[in-house]
Amino acid sequence: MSERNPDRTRADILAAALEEFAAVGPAGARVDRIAAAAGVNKRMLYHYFGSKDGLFAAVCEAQLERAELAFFKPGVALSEQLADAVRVQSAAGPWMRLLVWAALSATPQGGTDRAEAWRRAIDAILEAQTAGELAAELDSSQLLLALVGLVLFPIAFPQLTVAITGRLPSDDQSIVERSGFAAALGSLIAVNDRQATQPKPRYRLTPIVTRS
Amino acid sequence: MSERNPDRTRADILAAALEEFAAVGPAGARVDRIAAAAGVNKRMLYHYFGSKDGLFAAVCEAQLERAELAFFKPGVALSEQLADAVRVQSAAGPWMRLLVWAALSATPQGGTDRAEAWRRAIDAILEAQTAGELAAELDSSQLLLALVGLVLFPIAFPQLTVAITGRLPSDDQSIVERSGFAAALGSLIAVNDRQATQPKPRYRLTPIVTRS
DNA sequence: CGAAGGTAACTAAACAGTTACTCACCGATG
DNA sequence: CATCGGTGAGTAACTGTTTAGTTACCTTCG
Repeated sequence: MSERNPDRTRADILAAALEEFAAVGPAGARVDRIAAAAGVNKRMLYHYFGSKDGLFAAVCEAQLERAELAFFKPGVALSEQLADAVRVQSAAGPWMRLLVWAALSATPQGGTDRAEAWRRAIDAILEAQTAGELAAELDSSQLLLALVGLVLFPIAFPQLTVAITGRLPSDDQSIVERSGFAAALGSLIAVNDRQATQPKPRYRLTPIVTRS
Repeated sequence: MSERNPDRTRADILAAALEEFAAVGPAGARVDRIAAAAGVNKRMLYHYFGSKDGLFAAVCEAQLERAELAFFKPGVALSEQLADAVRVQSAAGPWMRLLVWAALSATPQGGTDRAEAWRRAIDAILEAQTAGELAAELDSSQLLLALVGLVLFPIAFPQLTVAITGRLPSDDQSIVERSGFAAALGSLIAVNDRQATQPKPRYRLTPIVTRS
């Protein structure tokens, strides 16, 4: 019991804090509860992270580190990417809830450094659009926002997802359904999907000529 | 000052509580702060609502009451409905944040009674699909979930919206952009949009015949 | 006059953060 | 090569404040 292990202690605190923060948010989280769950003296928590807010920031940092969104690399079929994204994000555990708490708790920093990643994703979409692979009349940044929402919204709002679809987003069947739907929608948006991995019926966009 | 007015007092408390809860959530909210903002003695708050949780429930109830989502009535073009929904929800003030807090705070009741409204919306979509107005290969409940997400996601995650699009979702320009995008996407999903209200180029979905 | 509306001051618990201490490790010094 | 001392890891008990919820007491209307 009296073994010393700074790294282990730190990791234990972070793990317990992740659970606590994801479950009840920074305001609802109790420092004593985190310390107890980590099997660590509360003082250690302040030793390593300074304060409750510092701990929350550290947890967010650590989660953002390992949660590479990797949205929309060029050269891969959109429907495939979307289906993958649904699967990956659904399996990512409590980090999504953490992002929601962070978004609500209005920490102005942290979002800025990720802007570069989004910038790249938008560029990839623009590229695909000029190459004629994606519906060109859709605004590229709006499209990215919508696609991110498509993937994350059900995970962020499990209750709403249950109310509408009858299943929790963590449910295996729900993941199958959602990734399938995401792929189908991707096929609608992709004008000329590169790889026909989906056996679903696929469509092309043709202008409607209306008589005035 | 010493005028008596129970209804007024109740309303004042609810209004102040809405602000507070929307801003910092149920855990972060301070009863004293709500009472002070309402210009009311804290005791009155307990008189009318019993407890902090009771007050939160009452606020949510009241907001859900007046926030009729009215998603997807049959007979109106999808693109129009979506654009409207974006405008309405964006103008709806703090209620969306409240919904997010409520979703995170895992109050199992409250979601159940709204299930009927979602049921109707899904039926409307199904109807439109069998009538050949909406892409039939998309699962109806998944489609509803996605469309709700399309409207609400940017509002629920303002920071993310800023990072991707450069604008806050409450920004007038952002509302214009998002409603325009929603309409365009609606046109993609609607096989045969009824009313051509959008001056944007519009498209029909035609199957791609692939040579095997 | 009595029930509902309203007030001020109080309380018991919970909470973030601290104090004051011990213990183990490790490199430097005699 | 022992031992000394400093530093970082760890503990238990405490503190000052904040907070949800209460008590005991007025006031006004029907």
